Amino acid sequence: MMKHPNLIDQAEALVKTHGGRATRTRTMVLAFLLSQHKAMTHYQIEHTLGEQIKMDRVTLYRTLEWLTEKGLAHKFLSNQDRAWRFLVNDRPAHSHQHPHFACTQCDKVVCLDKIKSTYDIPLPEGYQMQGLEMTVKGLCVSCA
Amino acid sequence: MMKHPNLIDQAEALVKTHGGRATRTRTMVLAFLLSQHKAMTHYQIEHTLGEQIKMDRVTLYRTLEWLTEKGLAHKFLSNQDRAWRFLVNDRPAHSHQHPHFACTQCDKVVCLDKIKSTYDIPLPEGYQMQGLEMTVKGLCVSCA
DNA sequence: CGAATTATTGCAACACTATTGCATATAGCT
DNA sequence: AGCTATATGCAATAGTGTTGCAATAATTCG
Repeated sequence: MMKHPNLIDQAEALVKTHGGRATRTRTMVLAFLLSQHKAMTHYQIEHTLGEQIKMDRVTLYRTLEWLTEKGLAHKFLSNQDRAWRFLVNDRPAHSHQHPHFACTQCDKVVCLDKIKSTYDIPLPEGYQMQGLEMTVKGLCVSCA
Repeated sequence: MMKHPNLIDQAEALVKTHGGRATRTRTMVLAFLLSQHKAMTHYQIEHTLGEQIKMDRVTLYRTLEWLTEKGLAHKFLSNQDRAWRFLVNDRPAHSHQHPHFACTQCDKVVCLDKIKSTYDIPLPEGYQMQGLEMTVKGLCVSCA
């Protein structure tokens, strides 16, 4: 979990092409997020990645904020706790309007592909829809 | 906004039929939620209702927790801030599985009716769906 | 009604997550 | 190698919610 040097190179390149300095924390956090296929909280990142490299709490907060600003990751709140969860934006121009899947057993959160079908959402008279947030709850393949 | 004595009577009755003591804070908070047609945060309740009756912060937290436990209200997190929002359960046996609408202009949140149609949600192999959380973003009738 | 019982409250302290200010360090440039 | 803007580290602070416990008050019972 972080032993792929290619991920680190990839992360460093991504940081630079987004106008940032490829510092160790920034590069390693992005590489770590790239290596994960689930949403991670600040706490989780601090305690797993933090075993390998020393990081300041605040720097990690700012790093995650930076990644989000630059569109390299996105964040959201689950209804479980009140901690932001961060997911790397794999696909180019990752849509901010896509559903998430949250495992009720292991709390893993992953992105789902955009849904094609249209929805029959009955809005009150005069309301206008701009977007949709959606989280599917259930069991992931490991917990099913 | 809180001048309907019938709402207070209704709230008091609801509290009692749910096995609780009809204390002033509990009755007034429930009556207040009943008078609102939108989700309210602890902060909002404390500062609006708090102008009329004195309330302890913690008591309000516990009151909201109690209302939620008893099924008189439900709570959720929006992706805006990290504060729980509370909505009274108007309809009997109000489903916990229903969409919300959040106005991007005035931050008002209301419940939407359950959606009838089925969804074409492509889950990864082996994943099992248990439920669905959904928030429609847009403009409410006052802001459109 | 008045005392007994037990649910609620109020206060103080604490916990968790996140943010701000500012001096110091460092990446990238020339 | 030196410059300079960017990024970091530390300390302090903020926002939201929780816990422990003694004091209070809503019901119940005699």
